Amino acid sequence: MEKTDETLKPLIQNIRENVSISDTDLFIVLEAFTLKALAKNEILLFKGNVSNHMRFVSEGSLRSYYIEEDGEEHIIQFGIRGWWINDLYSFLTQKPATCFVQAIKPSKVLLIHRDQLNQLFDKVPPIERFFRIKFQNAYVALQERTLERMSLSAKERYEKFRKKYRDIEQSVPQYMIASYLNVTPEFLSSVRSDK
Amino acid sequence: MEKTDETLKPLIQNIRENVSISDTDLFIVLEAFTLKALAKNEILLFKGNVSNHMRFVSEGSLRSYYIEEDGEEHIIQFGIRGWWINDLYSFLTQKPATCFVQAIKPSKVLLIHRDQLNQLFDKVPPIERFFRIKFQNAYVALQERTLERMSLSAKERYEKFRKKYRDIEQSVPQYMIASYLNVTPEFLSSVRSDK
DNA sequence: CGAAAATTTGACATGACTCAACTGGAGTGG
DNA sequence: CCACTCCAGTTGAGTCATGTCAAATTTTCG
Repeated sequence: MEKTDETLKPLIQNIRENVSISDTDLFIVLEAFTLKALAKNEILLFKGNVSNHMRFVSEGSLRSYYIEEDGEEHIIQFGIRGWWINDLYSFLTQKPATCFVQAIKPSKVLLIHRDQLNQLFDKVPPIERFFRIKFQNAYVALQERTLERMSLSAKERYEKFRKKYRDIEQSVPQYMIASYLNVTPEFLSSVRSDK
Repeated sequence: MEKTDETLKPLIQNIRENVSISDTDLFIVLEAFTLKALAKNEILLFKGNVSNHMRFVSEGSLRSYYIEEDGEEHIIQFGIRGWWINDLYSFLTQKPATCFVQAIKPSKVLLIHRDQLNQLFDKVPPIERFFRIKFQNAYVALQERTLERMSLSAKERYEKFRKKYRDIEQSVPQYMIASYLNVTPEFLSSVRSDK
């Protein structure tokens, strides 16, 4: 599928929010991305494969999740318009992914291959900076979530989630939010009812 | 306090385990570190201050911990001989630390300032590589811990901890392990007894 | 409209917490 | 070197948050 101004817009915004970059450099950057359309439930990265791309959600919604031996799924991260989603561990270390990345709805994703990205780092310095910031943010978000899980009750976690991710709440089914918050769908439901 | 061969040894080993580096380069690197001796309970980084150093434990044991509004402490990480310990978030972003770093016993720590480190990155390329690996490992360890907390019971977490960190288990009091595992000291005690 | 999936509801079970009392070592000072 | 204190660790009773399972209800969507 061909990239359009519409699909590139959220990425441009995402970059310009974080670093300043000339129009010519930006153009070079955008050229390196390819657009991929995903059907609902399509899997973009399988556990066991190496993640070779950075992935930006231009439209739709995705999730990354981990499956235990007993078959239970735990959602690690959601990605909606304007978010990056990946198994960052696998991308950074080039080791097999520990989790899946999957479309929850029909979606459009912009991809860039590791090799292309490394070339960009040389050609366009602001981009190296941009991704360094992104990796830092991923680390910080993970730490924040770990601390929240340690200190907050299910109800508090849910309320925090609602405030923080209003737009995600509207884009994914409730049982997935339960999985993200690490509670059962039944319990989340009861938490919601006795406000 | 002056650096000695003895105090530098664990650091040298830690570096050489991860990257190959010439003796001359290694010498330059070691020169950039300073040694600090810590009394029991001495605090190395306060919440609210920016973390300006990377810290390597050459001897003793330390912890980093987070304090909630209600005063409860949560241990984020232990550091014993051969480990790095920091509020990495603060070091990377140069924003105020969200947690404390404190000596649990009398300890010796090797420090390097961010500015020195940046200079090293230019002078000694393997060192840039070394720290990139360290940052990646920190991310991976954090993710692993997050997943464990999602999927394992207190008992399973404890047993995993024992296997993985035999040497830490011997260096820190049990109630701190409870805090790290996110259970009460009483509960950890009962978990231990009914093997 | 009808079937499948998502959500809600309720009864019951359990892992983990709280609080209070007790035990046992490791200093410390007389 | 004893007596005292203090802190870590243990034990037990009672409670609460959250899970499990099964059934009823609502929503989604072909």
